[in-house]
Amino acid sequence: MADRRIDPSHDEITAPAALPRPGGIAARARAASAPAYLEGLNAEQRRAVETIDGPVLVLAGAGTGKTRVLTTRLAHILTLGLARPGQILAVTFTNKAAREMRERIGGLIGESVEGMPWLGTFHSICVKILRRHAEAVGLKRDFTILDTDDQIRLMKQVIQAADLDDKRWPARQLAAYIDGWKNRGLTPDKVPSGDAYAFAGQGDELYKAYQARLKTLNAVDFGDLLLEVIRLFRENQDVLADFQSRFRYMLVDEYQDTNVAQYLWLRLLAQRPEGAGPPNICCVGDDDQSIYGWRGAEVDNILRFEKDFPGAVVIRLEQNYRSTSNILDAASHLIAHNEGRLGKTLHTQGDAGDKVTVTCAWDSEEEARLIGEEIEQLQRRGESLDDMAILVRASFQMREFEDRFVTLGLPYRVIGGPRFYERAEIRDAIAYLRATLQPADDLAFERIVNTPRRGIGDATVRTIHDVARARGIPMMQAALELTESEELKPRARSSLRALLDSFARWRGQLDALPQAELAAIILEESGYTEMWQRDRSADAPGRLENLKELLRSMEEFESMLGFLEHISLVMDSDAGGDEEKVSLMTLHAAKGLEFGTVFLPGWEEGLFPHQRSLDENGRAGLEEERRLAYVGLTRAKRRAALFFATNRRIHGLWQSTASSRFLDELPESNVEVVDTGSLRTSPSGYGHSRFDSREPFGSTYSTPGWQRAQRNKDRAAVRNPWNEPPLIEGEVLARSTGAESGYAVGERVFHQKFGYGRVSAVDGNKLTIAFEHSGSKRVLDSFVERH
DNA sequence: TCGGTTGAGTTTTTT
DNA sequence: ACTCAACCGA
Repeated sequence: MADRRIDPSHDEITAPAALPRPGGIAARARAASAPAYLEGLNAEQRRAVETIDGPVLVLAGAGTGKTRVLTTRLAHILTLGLARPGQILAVTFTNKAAREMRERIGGLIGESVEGMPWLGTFHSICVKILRRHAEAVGLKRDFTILDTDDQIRLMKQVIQAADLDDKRWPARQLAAYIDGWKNRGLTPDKVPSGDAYAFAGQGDELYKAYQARLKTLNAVDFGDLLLEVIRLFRENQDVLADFQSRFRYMLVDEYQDTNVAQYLWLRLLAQRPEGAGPPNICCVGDDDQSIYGWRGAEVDNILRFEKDFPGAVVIRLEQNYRSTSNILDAASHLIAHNEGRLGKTLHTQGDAGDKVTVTCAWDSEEEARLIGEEIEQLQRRGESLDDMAILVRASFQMREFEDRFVTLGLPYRVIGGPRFYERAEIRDAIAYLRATLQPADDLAFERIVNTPRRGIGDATVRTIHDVARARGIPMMQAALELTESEELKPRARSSLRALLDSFARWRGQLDALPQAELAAIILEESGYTEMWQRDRSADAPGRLENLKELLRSMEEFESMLGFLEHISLVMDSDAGGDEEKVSLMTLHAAKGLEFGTVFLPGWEEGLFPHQRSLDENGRAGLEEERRLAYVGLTRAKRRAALFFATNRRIHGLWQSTASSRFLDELPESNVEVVDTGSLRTSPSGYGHSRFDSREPFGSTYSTPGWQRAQRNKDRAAVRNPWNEPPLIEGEVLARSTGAESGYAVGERVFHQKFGYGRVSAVDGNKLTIAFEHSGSKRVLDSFVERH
């Protein structure tokens, strides 16, 4: 990869006014008076900030000050007056990142520049564009955005309408397919035939039907936000041209996480007419931290950047400011096992620090105990709990730690997990608001029509539904007409009548009352609040609390509509107390964070790397797991402690496990295998039993996992073939990918576990098979036979 | 309308 | 093994 060095005259081109030649007194004067925000940047960072013309790819390794560079770059463009805030497109992946960037830019250039309107997530920017041009893609301006839950309910209806058994063909699965297609930018007519065949042989038909339903509901799902804007751009050159010229500078964060649809979206915006010069697009990312392939991210986008944007300048940020060299070297050595990297060599000027530790535990319980003890020890030494984190591969691992911490009385916080707006009570409340504001919102209406119970059962709902479908009117209107006929039972009829009256009344108050006040009235009068007040279950008080929080956060918005808009895209719960706590989260959730001490439990084959990742994606899956390991290690500033257990309960069964191959891939000079004996003598008093009782049979060090770890200390040791870790299925897959299977699409096959089915797609030796009784699955060809 | 039973799924998760 | 959702019977 050839870095194109910066042209020395570059500064002059981009600076607002012509400046004297570099090297002279004036240049020195200019350097001295360089804006304060440039101070303290290293050479590469500064280059990344100042190279503002043309395509730039910034490869920002872990801990190299990426966010700082990004925000400084934006501040720089604004300060030089090269663009007004409204002419800069800055895309992030999460709302959190967008918020952070906004705050930091504000901090750099003062409050003088008002917020940038086009700084946000792909999705929020798309909403903004779509609201302006909704009609052009067949939507009304006030279209609703469905979340995953709505999507699945809608798909269920579509599946049922197609006369399919929604048991055998679960809506969730269809949702996954459609999501995948949308991630790849595929509209129903573009779905490849193999894929289309996948879901009961009518994947594309159902996709089409689903899209049609969305249009009649005046709704879009998350994927559509991107796709509809792409369609808008493609079909309306003038609209596209307008945005192309508007965005003089484009900036994309976490470029390694973009999917095909997002890529297409960017490509459209970055297109420049013949002879107009290259676009000023800057993509920032780290191919080594691409960990979202499973949800459609294409690392390829970043690997291909220079091809997509000829003449691109590639800048590598390799100076790490976060970790000690032991941690950094361990991580670098590990990630070097991946192929197809752009390649970076991180270095640090910091101390060597402690070595990365590897500890073997007998089982997951002991693992949690050891980590708990170590945390307490650090705490006694005066380290803050806020500066410690446990990063797990899968969320089920968290429970063991939570149990342990509760026992110890150790305060902890779980990061991630279900979001605020995903909770049932919040979604119900929002459904009430949506139904009030948008009478045509069938999904919202259906959700709360019988919540709380008001005697409008399934039968009634189905009647309403049928009438609405038959006449092509919204359900609420259908319901209204039904209450005026004799079709419904008196009881259902009267309570439906009452509900509709209420909605009409609330709607009448929309302009008269502040939204939060009206919302409170709606929740009160509908009996929703009362429902939870009467609920005697343990979580009812919490739910009421959440509802209050919802009302509180509503006050900050101009209107109810504005609030609904916000909540469908944003709304994350940042409920953090001020007490010091240990953080507990998945490795995925940890990206972008850093901690003094990081505990990484569960480094075992099958768990990490995860079996399913290997099974489904072979070598690519393994590499993504390895990147995940890399992300985990590089979160640590001073200490990284790895653990593996020789026994773990998986789906209820105790299994003995082999230590992760990733442990073998660490450089021995930076790793220390910990003698658990020293930890055992700590006066904890808890849960020694299992460990101690095993003592007479020999120490922990006789376990296979431990011995394996020991052998790693001496890499010269010859491994007996029978001592190799058990061959993992995915490994075979990884090795043999590329070998064509002898099967063809459409062939009928038999599988031991899933029965009969038809091959719907062939990918090397991986087959996608639509089974007659178990839906569609991906399996290895060796597991099926022709029939 | 509730509650017990049955069955399916059990990696990662944003928007 | 365990959880959670959907379903069926009282």
